[in-house]
Amino acid sequence: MASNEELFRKIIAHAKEYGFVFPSSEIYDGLSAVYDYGPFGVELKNNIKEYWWKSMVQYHENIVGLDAAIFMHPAVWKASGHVDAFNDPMIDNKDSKKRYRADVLVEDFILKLEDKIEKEAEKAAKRFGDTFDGKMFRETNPRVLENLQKIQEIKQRFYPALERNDLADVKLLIEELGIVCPISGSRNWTEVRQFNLMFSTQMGSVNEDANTIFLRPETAQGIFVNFLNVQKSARMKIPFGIAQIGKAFRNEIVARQFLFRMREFEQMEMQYFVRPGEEMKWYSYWKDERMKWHLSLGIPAEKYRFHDHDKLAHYANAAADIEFEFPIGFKEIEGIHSRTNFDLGAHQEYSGKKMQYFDQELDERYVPYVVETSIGLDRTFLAVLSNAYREEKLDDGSERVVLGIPARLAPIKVAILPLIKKDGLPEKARELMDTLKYDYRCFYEEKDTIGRRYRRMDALGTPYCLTVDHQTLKDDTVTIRDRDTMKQERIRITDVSIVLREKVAK
RNA sequence: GCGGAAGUAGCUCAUUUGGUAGAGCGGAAGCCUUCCAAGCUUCAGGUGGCGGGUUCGAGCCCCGUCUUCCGCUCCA
Repeated sequence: MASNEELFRKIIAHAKEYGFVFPSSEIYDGLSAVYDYGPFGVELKNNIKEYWWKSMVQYHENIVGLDAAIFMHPAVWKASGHVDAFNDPMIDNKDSKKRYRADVLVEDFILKLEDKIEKEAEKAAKRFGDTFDGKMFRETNPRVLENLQKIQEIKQRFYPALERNDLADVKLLIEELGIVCPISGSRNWTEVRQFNLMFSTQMGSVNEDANTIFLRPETAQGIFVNFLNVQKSARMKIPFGIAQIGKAFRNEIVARQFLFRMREFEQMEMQYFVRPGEEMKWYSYWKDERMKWHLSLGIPAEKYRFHDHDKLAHYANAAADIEFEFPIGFKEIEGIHSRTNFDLGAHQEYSGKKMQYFDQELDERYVPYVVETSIGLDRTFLAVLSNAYREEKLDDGSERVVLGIPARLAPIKVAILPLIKKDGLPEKARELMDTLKYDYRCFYEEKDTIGRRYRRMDALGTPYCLTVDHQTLKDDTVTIRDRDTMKQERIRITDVSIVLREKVAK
């Protein structure tokens, strides 16, 4: 385990050193759980996006794209359940796995105490009959006084604690009061957490007109609210899918896991709309499809596994994660969820618009069911990067650091290197560069010895290096060097483009 | 969130008990050039995380603060 953490640290350092990923706002000490993609990182990220988009949209006639705005009407998040589920101080009981609002637990406890006082008074009233003075009793009875004082103490502590968001004190109070879970009867509580999962901001330049709106915590809702627009304008027939790549934002409580858990992240999602009753068929279809996609990246199968959910979110009737073995262990990289008709149904209810589809074959109108595939772009980036990173000891005793990034995803596809910086080799190399740069992301480099330049390209994950030497001037051939095997072969300049196309597509 | 450790050049680190900062690697320019790091020359780059205190004098001592890392906690 220790060596894996070491590895993770090395990958993070390498990512920074070689221009893949920088901590956000680093010169101001950074911004926690936010990262920037550097010159080579953005290339890799774009390549992953492009590959996903092609796999989903271009290769499926019945899947179309969408790019919905990050800002959406606040009602969207009401309908989706995000507002209610994530805005209160919550606490979980570890035994019953039940989640409670912490403020409700305490207030219920206060009610119980008040109840006790009531009962005490009732009993006394019976005992004393007509001579009973309720007011006097409450002012003098020791047990009543004790409870009253307790209520007073709780209130004086509880409300200020809520006011200043002192969740630790709220938990302490719950523990000190000995509040138990009504289901498990245990006092085994988690920390109290404020579930303001969503970031908010103001829309409207004048303050008084300002409306609080949220930065979307998932891209899916942009698809759901456009369901009718897309279905009608693109004349889609069920089953069909809508795909989208975009940023989403979550106020994570604990981040600290590099790209794995960021406050601002990017999702690649596809919502597949199906007939009610057929959702399980499509759910298992997409589970298979998505796993195949991951394996097509050339990453070994043993790095992946499925994790089926037993506990389901409020909107799902089946859910599985595809997990990847990061250096920090197996973690979710993609989720495949059968979301039922929950979302479209909720939007239909809240908006009053019919979110329905008329199925001509069935001669029936219905709210479609949805199967979602949702993959974390940043997590995929991290998976590719951590799978690619390796340190090698070579036969001659030297070492090298290589990023074995699949060629089709590599930031730089090919480096063009004159063997030495004179005898007209740079000029010849430039010529070659000019013929290739429209089709491939190229990198030209003439400084330092050829060996050092190869190593630099290895560290960037550049799969191929073309070297222009003296023989090139004579017969128009160059050597092409393979990053992984370090082997070279000599090919004709006129064949370079074809050879590259074949290799890069692999 | 709690506890521990650390913050000196792009990176890795050094600076013996406080006396106004160095190395290797990397980078840039040039030389040489035999296709797989470590040949030669030159150069750039640090208000020692930030703020305050003690002292004639602080990177080194004290306090505060921020950030990072590790552990625990937590994790749609």
